[in-house]
Amino acid sequence: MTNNNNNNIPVNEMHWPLVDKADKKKPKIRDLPYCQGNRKQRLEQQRKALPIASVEKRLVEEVQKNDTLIIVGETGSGKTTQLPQFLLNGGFCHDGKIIGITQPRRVAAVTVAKRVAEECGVELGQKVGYSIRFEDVTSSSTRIKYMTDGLLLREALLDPFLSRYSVIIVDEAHERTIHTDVLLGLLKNVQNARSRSINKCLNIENTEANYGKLLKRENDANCVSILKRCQGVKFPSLKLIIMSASLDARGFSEYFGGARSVYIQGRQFPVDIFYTHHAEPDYVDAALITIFQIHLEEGPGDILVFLTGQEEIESVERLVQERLRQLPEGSQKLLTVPIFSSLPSEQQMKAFMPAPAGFRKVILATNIAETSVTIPGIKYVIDPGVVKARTYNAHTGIESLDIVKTSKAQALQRSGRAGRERPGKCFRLYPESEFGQLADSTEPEIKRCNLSNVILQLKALGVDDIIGFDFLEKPSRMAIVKSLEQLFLLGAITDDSKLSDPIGHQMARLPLDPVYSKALILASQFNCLEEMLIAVAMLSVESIFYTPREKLEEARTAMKCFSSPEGDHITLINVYRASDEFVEKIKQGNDKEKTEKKLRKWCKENFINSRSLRHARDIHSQIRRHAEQMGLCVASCGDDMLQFRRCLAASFFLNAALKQPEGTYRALASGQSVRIHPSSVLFRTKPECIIFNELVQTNHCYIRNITRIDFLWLPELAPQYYAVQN
DNA sequence: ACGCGCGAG
Repeated sequence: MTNNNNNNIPVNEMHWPLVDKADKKKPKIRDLPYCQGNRKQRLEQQRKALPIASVEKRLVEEVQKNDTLIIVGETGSGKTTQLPQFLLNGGFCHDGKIIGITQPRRVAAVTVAKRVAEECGVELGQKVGYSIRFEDVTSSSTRIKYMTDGLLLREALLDPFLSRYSVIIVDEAHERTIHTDVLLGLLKNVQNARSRSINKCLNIENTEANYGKLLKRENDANCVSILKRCQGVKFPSLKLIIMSASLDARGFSEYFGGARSVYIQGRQFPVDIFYTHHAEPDYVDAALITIFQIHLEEGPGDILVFLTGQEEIESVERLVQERLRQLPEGSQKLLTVPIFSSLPSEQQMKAFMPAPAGFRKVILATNIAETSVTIPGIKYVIDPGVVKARTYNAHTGIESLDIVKTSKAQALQRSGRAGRERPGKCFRLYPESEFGQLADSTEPEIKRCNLSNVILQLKALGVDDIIGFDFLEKPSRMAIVKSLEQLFLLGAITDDSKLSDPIGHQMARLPLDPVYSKALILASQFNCLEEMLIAVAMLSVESIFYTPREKLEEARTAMKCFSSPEGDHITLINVYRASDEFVEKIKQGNDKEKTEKKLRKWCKENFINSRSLRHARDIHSQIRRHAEQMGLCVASCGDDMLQFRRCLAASFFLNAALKQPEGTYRALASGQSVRIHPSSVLFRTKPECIIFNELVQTNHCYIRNITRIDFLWLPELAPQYYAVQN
């Protein structure tokens, strides 16, 4: 292995650095403030020691001078917790305005808000609060509000000028999630509109009256383009701050018309990077060798290995244990801990527990450990340089998960996981020359997925020309056209590409994939909305059934109790109803917490993923509320499941498939040959005609979540699509 | 006879 410390991707010139990079000293653990006294004093000491603390005044001045500011802040700079407090103290919340900070993940919004509330010495939900789906911990006195980026997008549907906010900070913008990208485009529009409104309208006294008018329009579902109608209304300008951890701020700066960018140093310990001499033909084997090399030759400290998926993690776990048995007894103190998102939470927790005395912990993780969770105690990172990534083919409409090479930025993020608490080492299982050939950053999500949902939301915000919309990076024309076509076939947009009334507006209001929103609207006409609300909630979460490898047969038997000969949709409804009956039965005599605990036990006995079921139950109550507010008729079809299946056919007609003589299926819309996924209850029965909800490409093209229908229902219930073809 | 990286509303 060769050692090379030069692990930085090229640094672009900033307009000026707030703290000169050359002055940057890497602090050691003993440099951290010695903490004494009560918790409040400790917090204050920690705050003052953050790199950002010394530039508070200059940062506030920058925000005053510039409407848009790009802040490049390295890990550990304290930007996420401190900047909002600086701005609050700097007077940015006068007349009740709010500072909003968006995060790509719910857990980050919650934990950061808790921390800041504590630092401010206030109760969470008062001056400092957070808002995420299903949980709004804010009040009329909230001035600093942390939230998910997706939630702010939803908020914009109700308040298109985001009039309650004086400042919006988009954090972790370098991650380029689809929500961040859409939000940036929207914020750019809102900022322009708000500063235009100032120039147009000098009559400041009118503000409150106009705001009242706007609020009245919130409930007006027929309002086609609030943004357009409200032009001329006076709003104070909107300050926009884009925070990114990637060193290249140029893209953001150019997008916002040459916005000023500043740099804040971080606090990260140095990480030595090692590369292999030659390309490794088998990265799993190379990872195994490296694990043992570290274990036998390096000092204490835990190891984090990045792998691509559950199956790979489980096989590496077995291989480590196998090789461990061949070592002399004194060297066997190595503990393997897997972590990936579908692992039940109590097992995920094991990755955070310290290893028993004398043991070294080796964590086998997917890229959940890259950003979503931070595991303490990591000193060594093993990075094979690959990741499982979603790709979307706009021509076929097929999504697949492929193992691809990481980007440079991703490799840097992974190695950084070794330097959180002290200097660390990162072993990249490829030669240094290969690093140079990696893409600088990962392709933004907006270029890798189906855009129907995003387009529906933009249309609801009054953006009619999607192809002409000013995206930070434009998705392909084909991807846009494909999604427009899908929205048209669902009746969400008219043939001149405007949001349809009322269907399109109703669909945009529901926090669901457009096909599922359409299914709810149709279900109210078919008198089976009760059933469809459950089906759609269950389809919106992944992996309801949990099948551990060692208890495969038991899990199969458990699933049979719920299965319906008609297909997976009714099976999912059966699971939901069984859980509901169980909750109703135990609710008396148990408090909420105890009920939850007993439900989790029930899930375990029935091989159901309790986190997924909990999520589905939350979604169900939310969309039920929406449906009622929209005036949809929430009725049940009772035992008449024929009615429900007809409604499925009417909703998911674009995903119909017919059996072929060989036993495979032909998807009617694309003509593609597909197979029923073995996890479907219809895997053996193979009915003549089916509808499905998911098409996944692995070794074959598999369809999942399937229900049997009658072929003749298609021209009857979806004549707009099938009458012409047949 | 399969196996799904991570997120969000």
